[in-house]
Amino acid sequence: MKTNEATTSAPAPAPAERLRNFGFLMRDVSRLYAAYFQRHARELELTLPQCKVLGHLSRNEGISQARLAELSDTDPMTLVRTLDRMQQDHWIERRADPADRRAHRLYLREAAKPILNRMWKIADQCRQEAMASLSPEQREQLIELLERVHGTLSALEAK
Amino acid sequence: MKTNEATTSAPAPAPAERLRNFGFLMRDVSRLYAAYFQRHARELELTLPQCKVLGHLSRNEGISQARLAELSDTDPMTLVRTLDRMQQDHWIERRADPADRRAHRLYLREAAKPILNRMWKIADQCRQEAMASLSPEQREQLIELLERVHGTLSALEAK
DNA sequence: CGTATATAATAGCAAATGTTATTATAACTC
DNA sequence: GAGTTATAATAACATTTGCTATTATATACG
Repeated sequence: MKTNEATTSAPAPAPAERLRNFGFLMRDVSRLYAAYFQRHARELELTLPQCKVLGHLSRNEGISQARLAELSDTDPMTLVRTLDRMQQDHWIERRADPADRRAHRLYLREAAKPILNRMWKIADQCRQEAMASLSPEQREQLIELLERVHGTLSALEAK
Repeated sequence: MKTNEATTSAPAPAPAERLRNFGFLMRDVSRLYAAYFQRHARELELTLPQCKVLGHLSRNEGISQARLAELSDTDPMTLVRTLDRMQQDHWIERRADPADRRAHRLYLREAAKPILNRMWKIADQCRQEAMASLSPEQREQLIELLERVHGTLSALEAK
């Protein structure tokens, strides 16, 4: 393993290296994609975690924070802070749960609803740009494969 | 522990939703994978960014910080701090560049070399476990597709 | 040459995130 | 039904990361 290829700007990766960089590759794509989305979502005045919350909430109004944390795969404490901010910015509200005095039920406020459309529009566009070089079948494949890996990792995490 | 249960009020993910969640999916997989790796890498006493540095450095000893930042797709300021820590822990050293008095050249210290093998071993194992449900062709495909998206996003970022 | 601009590394502060502990309430057990 | 254990939400603190200068040196230009 002493191949020295200080050629130009991009090192030509050996097959073994390519495999080994899988984790870093995932991480880089994820980071780049998030950055690209945020660049376009700046006008919304929403961070990425806030968008995630909004998305889940729009399909599950009235859920508890604990359930939202589950759905969105977010640490409950992190979620508290995201929600604090969103409440303060009048995107959402917390109502007391009549059946469980510990819990809150989460609702979108009216102001959030028009934003949702714009958010999805931006998301759709970013995704299409990021996947511009993939055929429709390949896009489907990529998602499918990622979902499989996600499932495996979720199971491993639980142990 | 979250995706496919649709226990109570969660509707089955419509095809459009699946697409739309691409970004979040990427992010989740990346986070889960990183967490899984770190869990196994704890014995190395290395963080993930440190592992990344080590990997790149092992194939490119003598490069500058700026170049390493490029290679590893890391913010230069973030890299400084990672390197500070690694220097202090005796994994690497910074030597003055004789040709450019602003720059440092980075080298692994002897102590780091045996660690590298263990690191790759852990990485290989984690990757195999994460991809356990994929065929060899699918693994290759996944990497290929991610690389394509990475390329596209890198180009978009530059603009 | 000497001045303008770019680059390598870093400092210092603000924002985000992870970690552990705390409080209130619910659910379970004997 | 009294005491233990589990859960929802949060607070307080530590760590990490991102952002905006700052300094020293190198390169480009006229």
